[in-house]
Amino acid sequence: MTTVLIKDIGQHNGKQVTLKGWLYNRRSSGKIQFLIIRDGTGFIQAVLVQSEVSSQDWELATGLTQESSVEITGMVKEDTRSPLGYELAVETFAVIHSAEEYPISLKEHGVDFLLDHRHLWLRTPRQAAIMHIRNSVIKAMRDWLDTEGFTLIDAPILTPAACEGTTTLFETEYFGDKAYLSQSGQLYMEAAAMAMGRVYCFGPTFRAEKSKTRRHLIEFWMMEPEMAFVDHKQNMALQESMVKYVVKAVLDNHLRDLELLERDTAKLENILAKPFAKMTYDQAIQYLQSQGHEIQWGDDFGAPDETALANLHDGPVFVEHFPTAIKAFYMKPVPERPEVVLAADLLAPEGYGEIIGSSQRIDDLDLLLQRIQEQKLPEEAFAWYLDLRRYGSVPHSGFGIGLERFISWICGLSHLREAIPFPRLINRLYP
RNA sequence: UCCUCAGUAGCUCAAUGGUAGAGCAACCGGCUGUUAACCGGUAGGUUGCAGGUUCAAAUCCUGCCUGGGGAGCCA
Repeated sequence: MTTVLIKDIGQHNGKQVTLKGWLYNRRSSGKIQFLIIRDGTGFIQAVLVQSEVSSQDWELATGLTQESSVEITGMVKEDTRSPLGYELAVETFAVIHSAEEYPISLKEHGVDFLLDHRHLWLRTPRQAAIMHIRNSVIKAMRDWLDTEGFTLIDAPILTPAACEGTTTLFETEYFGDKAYLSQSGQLYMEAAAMAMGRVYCFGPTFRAEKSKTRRHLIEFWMMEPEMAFVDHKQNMALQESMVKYVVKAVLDNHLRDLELLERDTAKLENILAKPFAKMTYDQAIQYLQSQGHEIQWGDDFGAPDETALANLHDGPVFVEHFPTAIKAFYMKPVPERPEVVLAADLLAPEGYGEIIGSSQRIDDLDLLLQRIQEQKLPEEAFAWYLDLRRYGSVPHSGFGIGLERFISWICGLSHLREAIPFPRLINRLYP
């Protein structure tokens, strides 16, 4: 007798196996009972026929509560009536723990209730599908980076000062000093790129903004590659390659999960076939003005602007050459046009917003110093960063990809909170 | 911080000034192929909180609290 996983059940057709899992649902029809069992790898229907099990087991099953943990032994049978293709004909079973009345029924629930019960919500098929895809997205990104010669360099989470001096940071006490939770590992990656050539970090980032939209989390995961001797154009090409690699990996391995999420996979297939669209900030402003948007050259895009630009295309679109004034201090100006920078945002289609922010970095010491002074950033805090321009400075570029926005787009989610196991939102630090 | 919508049974929702109800979950019973099974029954309420108007308030008014959606900011 072997304990097997539901995802591998097809390999055991016609054989006796043991499953360990939880009761997702129970239906009965007098002398036959159907137990839907989940084990974290899948869901299977176990069939109990009264005349074929002991009366003791039959009674146990009759009183089984939702989410009780069980160990079931039976015969694997192919069955076309099952969505999985297989069922388990139960022979014996044991209750490991009889669950108390379970709060999450199989009917609809509101967002507030589900978020309060996130620790239990994760057990549902939809959330399990998203978490499996999240795992594959991370794995695919790292696989791609490995084959492209990147080295993982972990950036610190406690930092002495603002990385970019823009967003609101979480402040904490650090042995009498102040420290801040990281909003980006980029500056550290620039140091690492000068050491290892191609590097990336992957970890949580924190923004204390009082954002209250479906596109924002207080704590989210960001992957930030940084490459020495790579310019703005090569940077964009690498981003496109990575995004396509990851989307293809999910399509190859998660069709059933995407189907469960009711994702239109044709829209994902479609982006693999052709190059991503590109437009300049100038063109974007011109287009938005022609559509009646209240926006001037020099303004940053609002959410409705981004959506309008994304809707111009059926795939992701790069918007490049943003005004220097609205972008971070370290971005390199376009040589013949210093009022714009060698930066690009990648906007996901279908209104999912910016999933990548990228730029070529300033490699000239004097210009970088000037920018730090212009933006009134604390020069001392950036002394080590300026050092990178003193000892063998080279052209270099990098990008940051927001994991949850990427996942939300791939899965077709309506809110980022479903893309992370335990979302931190404004007013929500539990569970 | 601003705009907007909402808060009624464990959950999802009805009840628009006149006796607080349904479905699901729970509990009891029925059914040998159910797919959020179905059928019958039982139990379950300080209508977010405080005040006001009224013969009468879940319902109208004021304030507060909590949450949803959006804006700004960003990935």
